[in-house]
Amino acid sequence: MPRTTAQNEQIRAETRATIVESAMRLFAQKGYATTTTRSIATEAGLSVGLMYHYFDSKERLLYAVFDFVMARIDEVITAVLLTHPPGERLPHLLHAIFDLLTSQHEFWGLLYSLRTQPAISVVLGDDFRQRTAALRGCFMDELVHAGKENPQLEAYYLYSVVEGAIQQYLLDPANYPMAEIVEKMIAQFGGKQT
Amino acid sequence: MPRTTAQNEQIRAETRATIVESAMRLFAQKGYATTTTRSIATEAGLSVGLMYHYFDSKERLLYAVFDFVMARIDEVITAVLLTHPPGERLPHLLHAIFDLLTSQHEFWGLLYSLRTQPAISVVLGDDFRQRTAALRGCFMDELVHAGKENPQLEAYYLYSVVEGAIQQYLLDPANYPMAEIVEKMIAQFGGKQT
Amino acid sequence: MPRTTAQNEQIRAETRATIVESAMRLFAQKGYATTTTRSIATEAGLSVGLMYHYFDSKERLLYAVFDFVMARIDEVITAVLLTHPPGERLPHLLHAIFDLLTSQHEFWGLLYSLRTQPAISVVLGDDFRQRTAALRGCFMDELVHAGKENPQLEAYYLYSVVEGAIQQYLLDPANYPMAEIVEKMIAQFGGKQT
Amino acid sequence: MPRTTAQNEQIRAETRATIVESAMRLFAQKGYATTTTRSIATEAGLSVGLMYHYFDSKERLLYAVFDFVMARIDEVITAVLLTHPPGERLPHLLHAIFDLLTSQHEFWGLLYSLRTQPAISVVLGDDFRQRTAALRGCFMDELVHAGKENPQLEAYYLYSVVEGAIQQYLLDPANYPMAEIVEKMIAQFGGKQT
DNA sequence: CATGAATGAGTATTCATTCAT
DNA sequence: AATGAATGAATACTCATTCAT
Repeated sequence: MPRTTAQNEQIRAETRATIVESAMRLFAQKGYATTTTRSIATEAGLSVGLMYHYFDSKERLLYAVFDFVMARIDEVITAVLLTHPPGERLPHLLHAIFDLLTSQHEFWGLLYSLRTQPAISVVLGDDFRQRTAALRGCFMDELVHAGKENPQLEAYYLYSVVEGAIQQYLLDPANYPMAEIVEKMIAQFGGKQT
Repeated sequence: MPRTTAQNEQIRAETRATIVESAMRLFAQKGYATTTTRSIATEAGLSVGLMYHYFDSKERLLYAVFDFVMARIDEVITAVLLTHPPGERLPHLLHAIFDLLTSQHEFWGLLYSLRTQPAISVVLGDDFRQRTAALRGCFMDELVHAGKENPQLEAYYLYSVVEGAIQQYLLDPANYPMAEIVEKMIAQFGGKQT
Repeated sequence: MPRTTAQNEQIRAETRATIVESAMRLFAQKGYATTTTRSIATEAGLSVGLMYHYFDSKERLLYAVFDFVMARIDEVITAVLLTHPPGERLPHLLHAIFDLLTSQHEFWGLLYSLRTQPAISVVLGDDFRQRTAALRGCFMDELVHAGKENPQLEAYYLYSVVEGAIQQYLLDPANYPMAEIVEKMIAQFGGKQT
Repeated sequence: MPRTTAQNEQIRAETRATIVESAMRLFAQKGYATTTTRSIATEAGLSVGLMYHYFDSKERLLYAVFDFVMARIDEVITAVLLTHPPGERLPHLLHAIFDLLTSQHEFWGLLYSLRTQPAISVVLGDDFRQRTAALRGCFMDELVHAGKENPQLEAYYLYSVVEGAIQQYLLDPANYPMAEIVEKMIAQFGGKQT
């Protein structure tokens, strides 16, 4: 008996996910340029040919990986937005971000390695900028609620601390005092006043 | 008659410099992996063979580029340390760093692209960590002078802001409010008090 | 539908054989060092990439060629051992060897060019010595049967004549009196006495 | 004071000799194809440029090495011819050849590696054949004196034993019973009768 | 005579991608 | 949907040789 259309759809979706996850892992471990399509197929447990049925180039696969990672981050942030009212979100946002960071290194390392590769940032740069702006927007809303004087500038500043902390942590996870740094961020930006 | 040793030395030094600068420019523009050795030679205006006469592999050339960039940064920082007494250095250090950033984008972009490439960071990572620690040490000395309570943590924090600001600026130079951010850093960390 | 495993096996076996034979021909004609991988692929009528799909380096291919040639020689010798009882084998062994020589020059020329290349003999030398010893062993068994006084020394001597004759023949096939030399060998070593 | 013409001549001759000897050593150790001209110059203690003043190509240098080696062998053989009357030369010739072999491995190894390299034998083959014929001629004269029935065939045979012995010795110097083999040759061919 | 900087064609090898089955 | 054989352009690197000084 042939598979139903629905079954086929599901198989397709699962296979796509397997491929994307394998690619993500490898891109994060060895970088985009030095990861071969063959190794991705092997890691995903299927043939090169089949992989090309799902993604018709290495570049397309890169976009899929990027979307996958971004979706995960969005998810975490959205969860905070849904469960906490404006004005109380900042500490939760920060904790959510840094929990994701400490529990899933590769995730962020990948993001930064993509962003800083000129060849890649040419094509992904706009997307990065938009997503950065969106998250910074979340921060700003909170800073407005907190009654900061210049919330936009503060948001830029806060966002910089966050990014810098992520980078420093990735460079030296063993020594970076992440917990204290997060507390300090909250103390500086999460209070009700200037 | 052969050239004198001194003449050869000079030729060698000049050619080496030409190659390193060309490589730096290209690595910064297109990334290490996607830059071909041929393109470096062409950019430097010499033959592939000659390039290999000076650097016996693309990897060695990368290290030379890294050293070159680092030397430039050290230079700027050292200049500040020499011309300003402890306790007054922070504002000048920050200005020096961000002046270098705005005047020479590629410089820093290159450093970050190297640092975030897994294949490269494996071999350059220790060096990065040491240099990071050294600069953070400079910050801490100033924070001690400023009478901060927990200068080490503050130094980590400040260093994170700096790194984050650099990253954000590189992502979107046109919109990032660099000048104000720097002023804010100085206001937060450069004062004589907490 | 994909090919069956059996089909693939056959394709693989045939392609491998084609490559090995082309390589053998070229190595014999122009030497290992001066034969390019590209020329092997062209001679075999396939792409460079495919050749590397089957042999991951020129060196590996060399070993395969070596094994191929050796297998052919073993075959010829084994055939004699199977069809003739001890004590009567010497004349047949010698004829078999020199028939193979006159019918397939390149075969032996290749072996000698490999054996005398320092870079190659480093890695293939042991194999050569073992195979030499084995064949000399066959000779000795016959000399024992023939009642020779010092069969081991005689075997060394005979083996030397054989090798020297091969060499001389290869150097000047048109003039070397191979047939008479073989008869003389048989007269000297194949008789029932002395 | 400038050097006299004679002094210059001598310096030239010495430098040429140094280069040839270095080349010989390296060709013998690593093979012609895998020896670089640069390594020869370095081994000889002079610059690449200067080496090219003496030999205008790697191939010319090869010929010079070949001549050098051949001259050495000629020398040894001539010495025997001069000091021993026809009819008594065979034992001395054989001893001379095998003494040279055991005392100077590389010498002969080089010769065989050259002879068996197709690319090289194309150009050196005639010379090899002539020299082989000359030495075989010496053998034949002796065999005529010894009253052998078919001295030409015997000479071919003897020459084959000699060559085979050299090869076998080079393949496994530690185990080949050279001394006994030589004695056996002399016993077989050096006697006054058939 | 002497140096070593400079050249560039040539080499082994890799890898994204296609395609017959 | 599935396989892996097949392609060939591209890449890092080498090396005989030349040439300005």
